[in-house]
Parts: sequence; C-alpha cells; structure tokens
Amino acid sequence: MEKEKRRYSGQSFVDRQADRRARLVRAALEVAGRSGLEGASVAAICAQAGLTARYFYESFPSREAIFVEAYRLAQDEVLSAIAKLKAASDPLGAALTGFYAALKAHPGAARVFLLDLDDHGPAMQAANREAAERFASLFAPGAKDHLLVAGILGAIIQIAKRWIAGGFAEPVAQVVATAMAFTRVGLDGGSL
Amino acid sequence: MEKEKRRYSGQSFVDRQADRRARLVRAALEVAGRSGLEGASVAAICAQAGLTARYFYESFPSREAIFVEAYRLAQDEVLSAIAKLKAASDPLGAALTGFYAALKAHPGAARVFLLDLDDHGPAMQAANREAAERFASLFAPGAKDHLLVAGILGAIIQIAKRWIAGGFAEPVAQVVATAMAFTRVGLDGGSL
DNA sequence: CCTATCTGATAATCGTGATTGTCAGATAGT
DNA sequence: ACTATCTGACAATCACGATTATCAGATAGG
Repeated sequence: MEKEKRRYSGQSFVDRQADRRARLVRAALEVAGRSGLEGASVAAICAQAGLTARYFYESFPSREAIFVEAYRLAQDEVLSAIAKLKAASDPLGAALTGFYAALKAHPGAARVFLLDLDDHGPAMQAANREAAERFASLFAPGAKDHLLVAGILGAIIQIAKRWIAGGFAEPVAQVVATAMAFTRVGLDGGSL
Repeated sequence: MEKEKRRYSGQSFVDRQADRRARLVRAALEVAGRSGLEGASVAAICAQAGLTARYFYESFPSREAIFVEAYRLAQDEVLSAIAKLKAASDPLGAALTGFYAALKAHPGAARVFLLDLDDHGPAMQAANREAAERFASLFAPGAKDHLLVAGILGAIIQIAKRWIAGGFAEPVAQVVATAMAFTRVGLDGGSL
C-alpha cells in the first residue's frame, strides 16, 4: 500500500519502532475520538495509522494498553494548553479557559477525555482517577471536602459534554463564566 | 433446577410470561448494578432470574432492549422515592433528599443510573436524554441556560458517584447540602 | 390413559474482534 | 551478488457472547 517509505533506515531499529508506536497512539486517539472506545478496534486503529496488526502487538501487549497511553496523550495536550495560559492574577479563570479552549482545539482529545472511563476496564478507571486528581488541583485548589470536589469536576465535565454536543455553539468565555460559577461554590461554605 | 414451580397454571399464558419478563428486567437491573452493562450478558441475566435464554428471547428481541426497560425501572424507583417526599415548602431539598436516599436504598438501581449511558448504544443514549430532562425539571426548575443545567446535573451525578464509591460514608443530609449549593448557582446570575 | 402444550436444559450456529502465525518481496550492509 | 533482517499483507486461531434450534420430561384437560 505504501511504497515511498520503504527506505527503512532513516534511523534504525528503535527509532522507526518508536515512530510506529507514536503513530499508533495518535491514531488510537483519533479513532476513539471519532467512534468511541467501542469503535476503536485494533484493526481500525491500525488502518488509521497506516500500519497492520503485527506492528500493534510489537508495541502494545493488548488493546487496553494503548487506550491508557492515548488517554495520557490527551491529558498532556489539554494540560499543556492550560499551562500556556498561566496567569498569576486569575489562575482559576486561566485554567478553565485553557481547558475549554483545548477541548475546542483538539476535538479528538476532547471526546476521549469525556468518555466515561469508569465503564471501560480497571486500567482506564485508574488512569481516570489520576486525571481527576490532577485536574482537581487546578480547578478546586484548596478543597478538602471530596464530595465538593466531585461536584465541581462533575459540573465542569458535564458542561463540556453539553457544549460539545451542541457543536461548540457558545464562545469559550461564556462557557468559562458558567463553569466559574460552580467553582465558587466551595467558597460559600455549605450552609444548608 | 427448579422443581417446585412446575405447576405452571397458577395463571396461564400471559401471566406467567409477564412474570418471567418482570423477573428478567429486575435481574438485568441487579446484574448491571453489580457488574456494569458489559458484564450483564444474556446468560448472566438469565442465571440471576433463574431462567434460560429461551425465555429471554420470548420477552425481548435483543439484549439492548432489556437495558432500556431496566433503566426505566430504575428511573421509576428513584422518581417514586422522590415523589414520597414532595414538600411544598422546600421542593428542591425534598427532591435531592429523595434522590440520594433512593440511591442508597436501591444500590442496584443506583449504579445502573450512574452508568454512562452515552457510550452504550443509541437506544441507551436516547433513554438517558429523556431522563436528564425529567430530572432537570426537578433539580433546576426554571433554568433556561442549558449549559447551566448541565453543570447542575453533572455536579449532582458526580457527587452521587463519589458518594457511592466511598460506601455511602456521609449521611444523606450532608450530601444533599453539598449538592444544594450547586443548584443555587443558577440563581446568582452568571457574573464572571 | 392420551396428547397437545409448557418447561428447563443443553447444544448448534453465527458474528465479531483480539491475538498469533506465515510468507513473499524489499532493503542494507558486506 | 549474498544474506540476514525488515516490511506489508493476509490467513489462521481463539474466545466470547448473542441468537436460534433441539429434546426429553412434566403437566393439564379431557
């Protein structure tokens, strides 16, 4: 199928192998973003990457393994987008803006991110918990009440889902403003 | 396996058939609550119901069909629990109390309810949207901004998930108080 | 007692997708 | 040119679970 890339010695062994691996991870992200985790079969991922199953198992022991990596990649893209906006004055606003802007900029990563990973195996579940902690430290910095943190994250995520389902209709600033209101809940103190 | 229930003429035809159907739906709810939708195979559901696959297809055309029914059943249990607490003075508090109390009282229904149904076929997705609307009318009565509604529901649901994951550690009243704070977000008006 | 119907259990079919194995052609170093 | 290695394509295996079909025993009504 591919005839140009036959000179397999741009860099030997490890380099081409690593390249294939990276292509597979990105392909997994794209396919999962388009078709969900269910739809991201090994065959589909390989087709997207322009590779075949043999190379898949050269780099990954199983299907679930690549999802963990793809999820990490999605996290990195989102987190790095957030990092670019670090603002000392309004760290929360910057974080939220970076988050929603990143989702809009990387729809593939976005959809993977918003899949419910609790329902897709223990490895995904673990990766999801880690991510939740990372993001909690951004969006609910000083919170000690874990139910409160859950509520804040739940609101932010669900807003993102609805936003995406609606085709990114509202401007980022409005989405951020809506989400921001929920992050302030913790500060009020929980009077009944 | 069962030898006692051979007198199949307590009520004929339709009655026993309807009984089997109901047992299957309840079994589906229990199995899905315990093992997730993935784990709720036709075989597992039938085993739980004390029936065999033949009866499954006597009442349901496919596996997905029973999930829709099971989800409806879970909804009914939760909604009826809420209905019992209708309080004219504090409708929101009553609704939230009913909701979380119902989750605690029916863990099976609870877990089914909290599964992410967006990732499990179009029928589930549709059922989920309907449920979201029903609950939105309870928890965010007058809200027009759908992103805001999404945030409120997301917070309530995610709080429930965390609460369940922690083994229902906190008393219902505390959970309700936490969730209540998020429902008030809409009233503040979304100043940035 | 006879027989049409119902029941429970088990086996056969079928599709899907993961995982593994094979093979001929291509390439690079010598 | 020679050969060990790499590559791409494809077929074979395997597991799992849905869906369908079969079968012997049980029951009720006449």
